[in-house]
Amino acid sequence: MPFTYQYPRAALTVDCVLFGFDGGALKVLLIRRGIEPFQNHWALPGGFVRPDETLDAAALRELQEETGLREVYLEQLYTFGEIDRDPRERVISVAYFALVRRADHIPDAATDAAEAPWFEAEKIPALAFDHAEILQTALERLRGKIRWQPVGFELLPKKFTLSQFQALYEAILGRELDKRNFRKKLLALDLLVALDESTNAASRRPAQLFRFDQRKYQALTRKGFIFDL
Amino acid sequence: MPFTYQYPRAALTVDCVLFGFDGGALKVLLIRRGIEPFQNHWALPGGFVRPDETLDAAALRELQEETGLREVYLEQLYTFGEIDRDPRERVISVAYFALVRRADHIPDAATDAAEAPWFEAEKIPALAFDHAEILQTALERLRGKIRWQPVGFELLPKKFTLSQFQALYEAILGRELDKRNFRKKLLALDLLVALDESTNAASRRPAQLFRFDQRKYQALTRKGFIFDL
DNA sequence: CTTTACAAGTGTCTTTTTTACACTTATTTG
DNA sequence: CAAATAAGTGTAAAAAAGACACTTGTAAAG
Repeated sequence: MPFTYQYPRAALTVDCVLFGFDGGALKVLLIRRGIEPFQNHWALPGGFVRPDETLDAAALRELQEETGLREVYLEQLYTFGEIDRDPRERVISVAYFALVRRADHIPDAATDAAEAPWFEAEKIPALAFDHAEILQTALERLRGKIRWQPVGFELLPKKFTLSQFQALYEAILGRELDKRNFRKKLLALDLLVALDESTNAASRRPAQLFRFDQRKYQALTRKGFIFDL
Repeated sequence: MPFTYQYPRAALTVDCVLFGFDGGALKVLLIRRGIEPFQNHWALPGGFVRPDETLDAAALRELQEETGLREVYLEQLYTFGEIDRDPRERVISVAYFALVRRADHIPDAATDAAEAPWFEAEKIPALAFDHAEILQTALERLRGKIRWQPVGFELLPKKFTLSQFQALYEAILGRELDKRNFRKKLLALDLLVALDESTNAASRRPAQLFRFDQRKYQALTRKGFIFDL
């Protein structure tokens, strides 16, 4: 035990709130804890930050280790530092907010889906530590954020229909939106590119596919443009 | 040295970006560092988190110790965890964002103003560590925040004129606003109370004083109201 | 081949919000 | 009492938001 200090030091962890969307409801990925404390309880994926990695890198690594996911949108959420949030000792947790395109993701055989299942954001079981509070903070961030930043696209397939996009907004905001007004406003932003493809219909009219023009958005952002839906 | 761990542990600090407004420009309080590293450099007030205090409490304590200020608006900003941000060893800093009513504050004799002066937010000297980046983050937060939350009032005297309020917004947003439109929109929120007092004029027409109706705002907030200026 | 079921797609009018814009008023000082 | 200074005030035009219902294209069923 070679590392000694004059004063006690808190341990440092990252925890990730990973959101996904399956076409109908907003989902959150939880893992079942294998060890004490809170063994067998549901919890957010996360773990200790290593001495030689940044916080962002730790969050990314934990997500990969525990869920097999890469290519996620990741941003720092908030740091939770209540004194007794971990029964063992003082642990500071830097929480992260993550979004993933579930449709594009092929589940990793190495990751047991039973140990890392998706829960509806509205139907979350009891969670370990203060993870319920962290999740609540993340939900509020997501609801606020989709209105001012184009993060919704991180939850949809790269090619999507306007109806899918509207369903996503309705699921996150928790209220219905007018189809015509929503489309009008969205298309007026001029940030979607209509593709040459349509969905191959299942007993109904095929829908036009679009992609989000990330390059154009970034160019506009540099000129002070603010996305607003 | 009684505290030993199996792995090295990062030290944990808080740093505060404290904003004030003097009627003309947005200001930031800096301190001159008394010890190495960066001795004599300008830096944000801050220091180590004690084992038995929360992050919020640490930020509040540091502000009081280094600036003599109480009654500040305080919220967590972001956590900075780059590996080499402190040359001594790994230090994680939880940055805070603070607002104070400079006009209401009588400088504390115990705090030497020469060691904790206010700098214009647009004219900041070179700073220790990654404090320039922290300050930049805080400025962006403030600019975004005043539009959706009534935090501007935390920078003005409890009794203020509409012109003072407009000058504050112009200083923070960095652009001029139309007087009539600004007043119309602000008063339409119906969150200001006109007082029975006016400013005692200095060779000009006296101005009506107002206060912000915090109770009313909180009641509206619970019903889903969102402040928007 | 025709009908049915189903989601996709589309336009106008009304209301609300935002923006542009200039003179009068109250007070102190010289 | 004139000058200087910031406070205070309204209207009209433009833009954005909101309400609202029918037609279209496809696959499946009959």
